Amino acid sequence: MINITLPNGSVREFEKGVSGLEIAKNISHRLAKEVLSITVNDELWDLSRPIENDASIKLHKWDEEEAKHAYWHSSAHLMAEAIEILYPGVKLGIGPSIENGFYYDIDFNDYSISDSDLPKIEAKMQELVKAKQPIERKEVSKPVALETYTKKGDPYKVELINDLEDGTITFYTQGNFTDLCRGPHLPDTGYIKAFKLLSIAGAYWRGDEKNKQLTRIYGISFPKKSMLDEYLVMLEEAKKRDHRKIGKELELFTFSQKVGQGLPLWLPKGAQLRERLEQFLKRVQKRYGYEQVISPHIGQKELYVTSGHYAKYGKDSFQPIKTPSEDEEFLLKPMNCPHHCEIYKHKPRSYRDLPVRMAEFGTVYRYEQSGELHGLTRVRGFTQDDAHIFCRPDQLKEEFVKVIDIVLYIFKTLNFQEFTAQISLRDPKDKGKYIGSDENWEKAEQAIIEAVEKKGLKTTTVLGEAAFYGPKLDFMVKDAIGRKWQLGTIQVDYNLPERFDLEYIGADDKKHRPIMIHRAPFGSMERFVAVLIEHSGGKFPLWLAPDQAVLLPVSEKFNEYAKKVADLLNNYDIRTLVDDRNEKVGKKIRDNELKRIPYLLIVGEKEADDNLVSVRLQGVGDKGQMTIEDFAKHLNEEVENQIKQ
RNA sequence: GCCGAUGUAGCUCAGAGGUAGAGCGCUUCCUUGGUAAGGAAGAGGUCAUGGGUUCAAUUCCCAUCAUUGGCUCCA
Repeated sequence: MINITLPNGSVREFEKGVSGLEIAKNISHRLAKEVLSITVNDELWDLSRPIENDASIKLHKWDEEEAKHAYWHSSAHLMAEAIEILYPGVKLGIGPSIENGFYYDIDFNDYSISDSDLPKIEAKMQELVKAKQPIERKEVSKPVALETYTKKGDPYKVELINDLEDGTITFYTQGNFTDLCRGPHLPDTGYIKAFKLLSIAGAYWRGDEKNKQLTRIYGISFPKKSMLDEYLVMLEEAKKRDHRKIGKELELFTFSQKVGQGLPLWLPKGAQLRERLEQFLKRVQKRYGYEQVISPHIGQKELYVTSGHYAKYGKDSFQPIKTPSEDEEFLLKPMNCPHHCEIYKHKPRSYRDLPVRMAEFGTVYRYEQSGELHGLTRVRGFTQDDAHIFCRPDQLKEEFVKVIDIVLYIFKTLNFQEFTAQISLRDPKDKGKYIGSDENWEKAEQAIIEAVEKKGLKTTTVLGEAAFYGPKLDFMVKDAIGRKWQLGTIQVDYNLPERFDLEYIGADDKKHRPIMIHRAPFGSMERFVAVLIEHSGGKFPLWLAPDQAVLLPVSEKFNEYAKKVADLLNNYDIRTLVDDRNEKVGKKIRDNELKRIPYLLIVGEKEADDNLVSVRLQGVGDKGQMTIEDFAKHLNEEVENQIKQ
C-alpha cells in the first residue's frame, strides 16, 4: 500500500500501482469523468500511469492548463495517427499543444496537402476516437529509440532523440501509432469528443529558415461539442474587431496597389485620430522635458555605414537612391537615431546640459518581407513616436524609469490593461549577431533590470530578442485574435554613442561618452492605432473620436436648427456633424450608432422651440433633454477627465 | 522570402465554359417622421493583371500583382 496526499492535505491509502484515474474514481464518479491529467510530486503525469510510491497529487480538470495541455497534445497524436494511416510514409516532426489547440509538423514527401484534405483527416480521426484506443506509455533506452526511428526512416525523430539523454526517453502508443513523446497524455483516444482542423501552414523544421519546410496543420479540440461551437463563434466575433475591417468601415485608412505594398494611406478620419494621439504624446513629453526636432526622410549611405545598420540590414532594405551626381547615394531612413546623433553633435555638450531628450515623430521605411505585411500592424512605411535621450551614466536609471512612467501613463489613459513587459536580452549563444563589447552589454542589461525592479514592474525575460545594438524593455499587447504585438519599447544603447563618437565635457573638464536611450511609447503610430482599434472595437474614447456628436433632425423641417446647433457646438471645439438625409430618425440612429459616434443629438419641434437637444449616448440610449450649453459643458468636462493625469 | 487560401459593383458576398446577380451604400422621386432599417425608380462592373487551352474564358490551365492564415524575419 502507498499513501497519496491530496491537495487539501488529506492522505488516503491505495494499492501500489494505482493510477490517477483510479484515485479519481475513488473520490467521486463525477470527478473521474472530468479529470484529464494529474500532477504527481510536481511532475505532470498521464492519468493512467501507475503510481508506485507515496506521493502528493493534484488531479486536473479541463479548466486547468495542465489538463488542456494533455488534451491537446493527445489531439495532436490523434491527428498524426490519422495522417499516417491516410498518407503512408509521411515523416513526423513535432506536434505540441499550444495556447489554443495544437499542431503537428509533418513532412508529407510527395503528397500535396491543402485545406480540402482536412475533412478527410477529420473523418479518420473520428473513427479512431470511436475505437477508444488506449494510449500507452513506455520508457525506452536511447539505443532502442534510435534504432526504432532509424528503421522507420524518420530523420526528424532521430535528430530529436540524439539531443535527448538516455533514461529520459518515452514512447506513446495508440493502435498502430507510436510517437516519441514526453507526454503526458489522455488515457485513450475516446476522450477527444469535439475537434476541428483549422488551417495549414508551412513551418521550417526546428524554426530554422535553412531547414526543410514541413507542413503544419493546426487544430483545436474540446471535451464537448458545445464548447467547440462556442470557441468558433468567439473567433468569428473577434474577427469583427479586426482593425482592417473597422478601418474600412470607419474610413480610417486604406491601401493602394498602385502606391505600393505596406504603405498605408491615412484617410481624413484616421489622420485626425492619429494627430490627436500625437498631440497628446507631445504634451506629455513636454512635461517630461523633451524637445521636438525634425530631420529629413533620407540620409547619406555613409550615415548608416557609421551606425552599423548598413552592414546589418543594407541588403534587405530599400536600396540606395541615386542622384544625378555620380557616387552619391542616399537611403530612405529606416530609423531616426543616426540623424539624432548628428543633431547631438552639432555643438559641444557639457555635463550640465544632460540629459538631452530629443523627440520626433519620424517616418521610416523598412523593406519588410512581403509575407510579413499585415494591415497597419506590420507595414513598410511607418511613423515612430521616437525620442533619444542622451545622458550621463549616473542619470541612466532615473531616465529609464521616467520613460517607463510615460509608457504606463499612456497605457492607462488609453485603457490598455492587458499588456506584458518583456525584457529582451541578447542570445548568449549567438553573440556574433550583436555589436558592442560584452562589458557595455552587461551594463546596459543591468540598467534595465534595475529600472524595472525600481518600478516593481512585472516582467518576462526573453533571450535573443534584443536589438543588435542593445537590450530592450518591450511592452507587448495582444490583438483581437490573440496575436502578440510589440508596442512601446525602451532600449539602452552604449554602441551608437561610440560609433558616432558622441561626447560631453564632464565636471573634470575631460571628455566623456554619453549613453543613449531609444524609446517609443506607442512604438509606431500605425501599429498603435491598429491595436487601439481592436481593443476599443472602434469605439474610441470621446477625446479621440474623430466625430464626437451628430445632430439628427427628426424631419427636414429642423435641418436648419440642427445646423445652427452644430455651428454652436463646433465653436465649443466639439467635433459635430449633421445627418440631414431624408430618412426617419430611427434609421439615422441606427446608421450613426454603427459609425460609433459617441453622442447622437435628436432635434425636433420640442428642442427647436427651447434651444435644447435630446441626448442619446452611443451604445447606451436616451439620456433626456439638455440645453445646448449644458451639453457642451458636459462633453468638454468628460474629455478633460479622460486625459487628465 | 517560404507553405496554404483568396481576388466579381464603393462595402459584404452569390454565380456559371455561351456578353453578370443580391443586400447595403450612392442619385432622384414619394413620404415629413420622435430614439437601431418607410416606399419606389435609377446609376454603377475590362469579373485583379498578362499569357495559354477552346468555336467561345470572368469561369479551366500557367505566370504576375495584391490580400490573407501560418513559418522565418522585425533596426
